[in-house]
Amino acid sequence: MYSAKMSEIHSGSQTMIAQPSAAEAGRQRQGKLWSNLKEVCDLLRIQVALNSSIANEEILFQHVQFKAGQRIYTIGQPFDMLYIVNSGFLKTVLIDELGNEQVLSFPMKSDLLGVDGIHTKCYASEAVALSDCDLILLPFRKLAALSRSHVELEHAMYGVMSRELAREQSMICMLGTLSAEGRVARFLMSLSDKFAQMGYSSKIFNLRMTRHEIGSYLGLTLETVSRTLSALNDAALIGVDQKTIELKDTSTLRTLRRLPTAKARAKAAPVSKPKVKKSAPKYPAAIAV
Amino acid sequence: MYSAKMSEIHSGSQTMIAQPSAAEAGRQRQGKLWSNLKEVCDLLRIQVALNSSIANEEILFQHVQFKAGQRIYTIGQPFDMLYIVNSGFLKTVLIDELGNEQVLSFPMKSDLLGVDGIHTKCYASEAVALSDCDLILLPFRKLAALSRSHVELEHAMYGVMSRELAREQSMICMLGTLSAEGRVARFLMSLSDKFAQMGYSSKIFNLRMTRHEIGSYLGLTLETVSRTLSALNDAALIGVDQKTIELKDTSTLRTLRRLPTAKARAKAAPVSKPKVKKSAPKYPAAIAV
DNA sequence: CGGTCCCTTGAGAGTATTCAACCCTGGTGG
DNA sequence: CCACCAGGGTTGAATACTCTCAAGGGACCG
Repeated sequence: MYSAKMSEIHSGSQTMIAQPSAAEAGRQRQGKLWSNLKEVCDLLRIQVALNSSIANEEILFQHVQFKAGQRIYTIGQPFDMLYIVNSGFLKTVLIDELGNEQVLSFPMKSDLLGVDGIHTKCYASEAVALSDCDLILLPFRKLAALSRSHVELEHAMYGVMSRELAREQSMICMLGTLSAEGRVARFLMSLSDKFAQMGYSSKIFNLRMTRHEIGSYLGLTLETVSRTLSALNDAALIGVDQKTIELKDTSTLRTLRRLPTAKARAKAAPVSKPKVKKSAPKYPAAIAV
Repeated sequence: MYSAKMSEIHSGSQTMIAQPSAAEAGRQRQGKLWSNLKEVCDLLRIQVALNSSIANEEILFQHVQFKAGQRIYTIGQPFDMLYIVNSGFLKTVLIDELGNEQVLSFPMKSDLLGVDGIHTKCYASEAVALSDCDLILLPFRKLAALSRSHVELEHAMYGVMSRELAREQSMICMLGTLSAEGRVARFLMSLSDKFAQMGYSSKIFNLRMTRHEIGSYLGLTLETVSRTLSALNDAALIGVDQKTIELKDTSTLRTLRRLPTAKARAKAAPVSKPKVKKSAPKYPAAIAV
């Protein structure tokens, strides 16, 4: 576990300044960076018109760095800050009554953290860095105030929260209806999409989280995740080597419901080499839709 | 199915008026009612200070009635409206690639509908009335505009969305970690809490949805739901008679993880009457925490 | 009063979990 | 430099759970 490393929790302090000249001088000073509102909007993929008042907004937002294993915030901690991921990989977890954790998401670049704290004024989940991270601090009250003078920002705030809501809905749908294979396949495809969006390879990438964390996220045990990855590997849909994943048949993965059982495979290919073939047949290699 | 009844979809038209005198006269006219902003806030359980500008806001929101089986909105339909449930029972569902529906929630009095449509400008789910309903129409753009002049309202909007987000998180946690018995028990308790909040009995109530819908909501089949209700009944934790549920041991239900198997029960009580006893023993009647 | 839903219950099959053994890798300290 | 250890990962066997398929009962409605 991260117990030894997880002691440091970020505490507020000064996070925003209104004097751009002083701030500009402070860029990069002692490892800190500052972003203006336009940069924040770009990161959140909010369309900002060229002549928008947002482009001229001078307020700056502070960056903060976290090392792998550090907690960004904790359940029950007073809420006052949202975070945008500028770089790095994290997880958010819910701790239920008896200590066991449920992973809720794996935020990465351009994701927003902390939204669940707004209504109770305390964070409802916990965020932990899986790798070294660079986050931008968004003091919520200031942001809400800004959104009053920048209508686009107001709409963007609602949009980002609504998007997160829709994401959780599809998560619920997945947990409610899909088998282990379907869940793992979709998980890999969602990672692939995210990496593509960030400009990385969508075909080969590294998992930043453990099998245990994936299992928690998908409602499976770590053994089942491991077995399922092996099965997808045997079906030639992916290549697996520890944390490295290569996607070989994304169209099948995207709609996979379940793999045929060993019995069904044996029946469909009665006498053939027991090893996987170069080009996997569409049927009965996988059952989609 | 509701296919015969589900043809009518509400279409926008006029929903808000700014002349209270005319509106007042229109109350109850042709079955329609109007609510002012204060009433809407009360319904959403938003604290409004007595001297707040909200109390004096004259804008009125229209009510609309739906009959059991009617759809309020559909997936993909252009979004422009949020709805608050004033009375009645509904379900929201997601239809996945191949037609099978996943129930996402069972909204009832004071719940907000349609939030998932904000970011794509189209509804991401579908809402269906399970009983006759009275809903209040909240045109989103007008509401957002209002929230610029009433800071409390702005905060409430964020709060309501954040609350919904937290609800979905705990839903994900439940689907990811709990057994069928745990899921059904929590489902019943959440209904109980909701009924208590609405001023109805929290001990005895009617299920407004079918076993199939409950199963879809909880990620179970209808047979499993039925069997689980029977098992909770046999364990004397609840009483079941078709749609009528009586909660008999809420403290156990609230933290239930799983019921002992028939085998374990037989071992713990080797020779005793096979029927349930009046006061169920705490152990081995249920395993909590 | 026949049909359609909805609900219950049983039997059997299929999936995921549990428990356990073992391997691999990276880091640490002798 | 190497031995050792802990955490992460893989795999097997047995078990437990949930689903599927099937049959039958009851309520509501035209």
